Amino acid sequence: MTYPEPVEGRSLLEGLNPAQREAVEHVDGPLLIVAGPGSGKTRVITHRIAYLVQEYGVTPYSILAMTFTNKAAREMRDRLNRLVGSHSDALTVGTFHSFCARLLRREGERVGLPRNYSIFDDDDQMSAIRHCLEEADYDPKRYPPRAVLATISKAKSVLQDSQTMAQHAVGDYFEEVCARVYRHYEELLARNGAADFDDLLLRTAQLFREFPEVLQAYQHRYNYLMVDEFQDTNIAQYRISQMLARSHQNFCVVGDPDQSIYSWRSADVRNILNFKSDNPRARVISLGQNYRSTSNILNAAKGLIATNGQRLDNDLFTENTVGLPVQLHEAYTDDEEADSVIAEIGRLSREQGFKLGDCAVLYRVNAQSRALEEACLSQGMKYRLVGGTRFYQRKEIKDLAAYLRLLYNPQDDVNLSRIINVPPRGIGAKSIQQLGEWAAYRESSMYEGMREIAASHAARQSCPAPLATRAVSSVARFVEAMARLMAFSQEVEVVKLVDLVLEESGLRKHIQDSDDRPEERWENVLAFRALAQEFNAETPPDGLGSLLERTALVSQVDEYEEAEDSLTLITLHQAKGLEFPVVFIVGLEEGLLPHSRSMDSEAQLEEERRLCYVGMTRAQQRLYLLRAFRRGFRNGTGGGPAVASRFLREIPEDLVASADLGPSRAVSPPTPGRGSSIRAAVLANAAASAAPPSGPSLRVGDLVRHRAFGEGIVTAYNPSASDDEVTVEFAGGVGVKRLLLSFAPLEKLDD
DNA sequence: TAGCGACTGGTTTTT
DNA sequence: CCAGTCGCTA
Repeated sequence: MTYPEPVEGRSLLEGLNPAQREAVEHVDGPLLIVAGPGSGKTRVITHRIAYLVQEYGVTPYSILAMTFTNKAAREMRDRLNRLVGSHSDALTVGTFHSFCARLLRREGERVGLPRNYSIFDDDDQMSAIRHCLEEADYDPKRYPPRAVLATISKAKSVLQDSQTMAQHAVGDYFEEVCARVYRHYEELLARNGAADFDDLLLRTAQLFREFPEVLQAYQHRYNYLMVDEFQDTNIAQYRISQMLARSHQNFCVVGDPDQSIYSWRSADVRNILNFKSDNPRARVISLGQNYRSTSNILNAAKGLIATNGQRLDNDLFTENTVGLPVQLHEAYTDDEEADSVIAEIGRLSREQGFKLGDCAVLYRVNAQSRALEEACLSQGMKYRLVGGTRFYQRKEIKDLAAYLRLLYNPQDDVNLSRIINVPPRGIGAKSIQQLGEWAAYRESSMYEGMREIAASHAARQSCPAPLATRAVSSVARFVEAMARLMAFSQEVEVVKLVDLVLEESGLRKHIQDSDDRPEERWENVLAFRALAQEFNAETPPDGLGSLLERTALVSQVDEYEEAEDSLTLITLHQAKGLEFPVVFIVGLEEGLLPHSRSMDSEAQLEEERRLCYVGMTRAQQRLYLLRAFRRGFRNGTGGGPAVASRFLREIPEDLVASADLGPSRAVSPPTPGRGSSIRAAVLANAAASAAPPSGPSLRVGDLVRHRAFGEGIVTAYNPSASDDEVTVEFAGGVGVKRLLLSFAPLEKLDD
């Protein structure tokens, strides 16, 4: 086999700094790349892969690259397409979950997973857990399904099965209960021929452990292994990658402990911290130069993260311009905070040449998006909300998908239960319960049981199951329709199947006749149908399988496309890996950032700090930090005065400037106590530490130019002990601003 | 069984 | 404030 002539590998090294180049040129043996924010990480990974292929003749077929999100995978593949050309098709690039899902599709039967296994998403897991709680006779009030599921999931992510979990749980009653529920859950998954998210990893690890020949085959195939965002891997992922790399040791991991923000999802930073000791031959390369942010922004972020105790020191630096100070705005309420942000973005786009697409507002919790959305609406600004209710989580989509999943895997009782009465066909909760119990008793799936009921109904025999006569004929009709569809699912292309399902199930009519925004929901269905189109080419049952895998493993950020020019609203977590010229972080208050649920341990607090750090380092040119004195929690109730986030105090003061963005500066703060003192402190310190400008002494009536606000006229001048304050009326709709003379980039104009 | 209204409880981040 | 659950009635 020959590979394209990259002609000169030089070009792949061109424009790289020494550390980047070293990483690209490292070929054999374990390698840890510690990549700070904006240090050209993706470039290094892609160039390294291209370098392997072009300089060392490594076949792309033997390279496996794992990423954290599908979006990252797609981006990597796009870049590789450009670097390596058409041969990049042979590369394996994907998330851990999708890699494992596909692997299990081929090999899973050895660990008891049928070829057509279902992937259970959150909803499925929750219903399954509820069912298991009932089976095990535990009160869901005492043992909230969410918490139970979370505990089980945690155990799974450290590769524990229910038995191991039970051993570890001794003495902790709640965990003991969870371990018992876990056992039921395992059985349920097996009965349903299903795997949940954690299983994709757990089962793959199990498969590798129990079937060395399978592991060997994959080791043999994948000679070069790369893992991105290594700080976010959990134990299962770590184990899988270590096993894969064991024979050849060509194991390159990339990450940054300071950006580890997923420990709540069982990510374990120790994976990256211990990489060196786990792989003694490992080379460690730090990418220290930041190409993204102004030095003010970078230094502010560095100052914040330096507060963390548990940390490898990294020497992040930049040669970029100094830029403006980080802008701090303190609003009175969350609504005003949102208004200020949106107004400022409008101003930036009108006067500073930024596009809306250059701007992003980052927040800790999704609930904060609401005020921002309202502000956008009232000020007529185009925005894009990342997250919220996911596309695949909408009822109409989930229902349609549930039908398809049942067709693909008739053993799947969970999805059967979901749609058996959607649209209503007279098989209510009671009947479902009875069917479930009867099926369990006969040790068959519900669908199998229903087929028998339908058969005896057709033969005019009495119903073998204890079921209301009224339900029996409904069941028969349902089975009849599903049987037809199942036959089709083996024959027709996916889109055709989707259409048939929509008709035969009555779902189309159900949605279109519904009185809850039928046209919008139908639009969603059509969008799903368009997605299905992508899998039309695959031979019948496979296309369906791929479509379902895609719907199960896709995330919200994946749907995010920088398409039309609009402002991005996004959570801090989701913003990881993105960058924007202008970034606003809102809600810098105790209890929100850091979040109240993460304040009882130092470790959690440090993670919150890293989260803030991640947010700040998304910014290229401008960074705004905002807080409100009062945040309405439940519109009226609660909403006491909010204390400024400790993180604000941890950012070096000389890098921060107070920005007066508010549309309403006439009002005085409702609670002058603690809140405003921080602001006063920031102002005072900023003034004290900034070198007093020899600059212009101004008088009322002088014309001035401000770097950001443009031209204006001085309308008031208040000398004071620490600093002089000027009031300037700016042109172009900017309005009146009060500025500190030592601080504001003001330039006096001669008339 | 379905559909409605009342009530409760609870809220981080997501592959 | 919301969703999701519960209990009642037709």
